[in-house]
Amino acid sequence: MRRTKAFIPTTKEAPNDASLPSHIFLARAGFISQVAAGLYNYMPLAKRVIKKIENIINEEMTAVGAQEVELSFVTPADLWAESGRIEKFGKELLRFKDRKNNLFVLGPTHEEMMVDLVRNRVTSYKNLPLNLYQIKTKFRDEARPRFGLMRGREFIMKDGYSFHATTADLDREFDAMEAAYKKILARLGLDFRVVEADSGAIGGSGSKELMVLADSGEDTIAVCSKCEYGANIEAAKRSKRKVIPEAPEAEFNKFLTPDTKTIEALATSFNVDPYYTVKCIAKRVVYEDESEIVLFFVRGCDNLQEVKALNATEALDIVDVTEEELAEIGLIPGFIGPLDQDKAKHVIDVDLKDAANMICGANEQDYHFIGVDLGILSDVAYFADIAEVNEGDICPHCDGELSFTKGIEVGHIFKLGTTYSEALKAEFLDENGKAQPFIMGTYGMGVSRLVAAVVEQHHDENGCKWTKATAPYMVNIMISNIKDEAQVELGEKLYGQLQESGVEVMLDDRKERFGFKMKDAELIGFPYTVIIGKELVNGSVQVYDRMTTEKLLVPADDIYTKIMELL
RNA sequence: CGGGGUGUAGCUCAGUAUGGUUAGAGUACCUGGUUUGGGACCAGGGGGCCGAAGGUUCGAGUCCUUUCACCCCGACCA
Repeated sequence: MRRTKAFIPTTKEAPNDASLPSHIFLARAGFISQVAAGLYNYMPLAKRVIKKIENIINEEMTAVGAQEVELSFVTPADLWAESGRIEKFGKELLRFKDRKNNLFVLGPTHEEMMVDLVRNRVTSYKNLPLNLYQIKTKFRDEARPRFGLMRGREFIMKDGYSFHATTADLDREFDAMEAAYKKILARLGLDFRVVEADSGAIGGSGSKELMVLADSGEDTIAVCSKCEYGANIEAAKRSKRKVIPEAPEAEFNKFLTPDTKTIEALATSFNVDPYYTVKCIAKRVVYEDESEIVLFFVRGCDNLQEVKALNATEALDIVDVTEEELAEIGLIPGFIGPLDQDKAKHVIDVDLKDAANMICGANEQDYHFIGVDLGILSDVAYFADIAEVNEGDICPHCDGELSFTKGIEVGHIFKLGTTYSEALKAEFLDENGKAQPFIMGTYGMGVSRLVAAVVEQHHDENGCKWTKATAPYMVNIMISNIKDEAQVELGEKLYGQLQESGVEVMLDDRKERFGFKMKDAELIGFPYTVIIGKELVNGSVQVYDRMTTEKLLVPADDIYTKIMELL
């Protein structure tokens, strides 16, 4: 492609609404343009990157036996009613009616559609397993789209669905998909981590997220310093502490503790480690038809992890409660303790089971209990893992320490089980001629988000640094002075040679100055830029490596060979 | 969905407190010339329903009302 003919509108300044590097550079370098909140046009460069990612996904999916399909983007609302997700998704579903007044939904994900496609067509265990996928635009009317391609309302996703006769077979496929996804991300040149995730409201028995490591990631993940363990903080587990602070010695007693409403104040006034205090977080948990106040207890040194809390209560939502609401049931914030089980529902963190020498609220204004042995609750109370892991906590699988890092969720694989096949009555006949719901898995990968993730992980202050697998063009030939015939001649020759060799090459033949074209090359982020300029009089050209930002001096006669080597 | 902010040229923004010739700059774009190793310079030029609708006024980018859009923080997010 000749730069003079290419539609690549680069700009010196970023749109004022962009904050993330990927957003700024993709906009400035002429990859994307915003249409409305969370809606973007892909210009030629972006389209090329997307195709490359899609090709790699297609190759790896084919390699593991998945088959590509393409389902209608417009989906009948009836299907969403059948699965019950028309309520669950709520306003995220963009709904509209056709001329016959039928209600439709723009597909945000396609479990229902895929199950509908397969049910009554695959009816025997002999035809299982089956793995179907598509790469397609999705639409979710998100409350707050942001960060450019990272969280758009319209986005491109690879979504795959597998159908099995047994859970063992699902487990096998799940592992195969994890391996395939890892291969895809490795081929794209990304530094990533597979982490355990919350399987949450969707249900199912397991889920993993593929996280591209980048400071700007929206997710916090806990990773082990020694082993492969990694988990989204929403699902991260830990071992019992190995180093335990010295326990305070005290008989069970009630103590006057005026104005001691925080863990910090409590720990200070008794001179104990917060480890020996009990923190109460009162929340209102919301169910489908009702809601109630639930008291969550964790150690003073821990915090409540709301997603875990949600799972422990099997609630739809958790919201804050006011002091007035607590007062109505006789609870005083700052002095709430777990010993009265009758005032409200309790959920106590597993780390508090059998905890001794504890200090906790006495459920009485200005009083705390000391020397509490929570062992007395071990048979009557409800314990669950509800605490958020802290940096420095012990890995659940080895003796390494957990540390936090930020990740961009680019893939999510799920063992769905029979949630959708039961809801949509999608069944097959097993060996005994008995009808069974399909056991399903679902595997998503955010293609447009990957475009952003590559830039988030690979950029500098001057622009994008595409990996070899994702670059829109591998080589940019920059003719420094278009009026210099020797430079033009060599540029044209190399351009022709590379094109013949099938290299994706851009020829910057614009009548611009060196600095302008160089800045542009860095902004767009071609892996290699051949600079044909002032060194040519000495018989040399330079190769600028975008990833390392080093310039390599190469004899002009060897440049074609050198480039072919580098690729 | 709560809280905050911003809408003026393709882009980045002045101008709005205190209404008053023909609405500005930089950049980008077009023409000509000079320049040619890090987003050059000179000269000329095209480009605006000042987000939209209503109102106040002799007069509105500026004041009032309504509304729409976009951004940020939070809640939410297979």
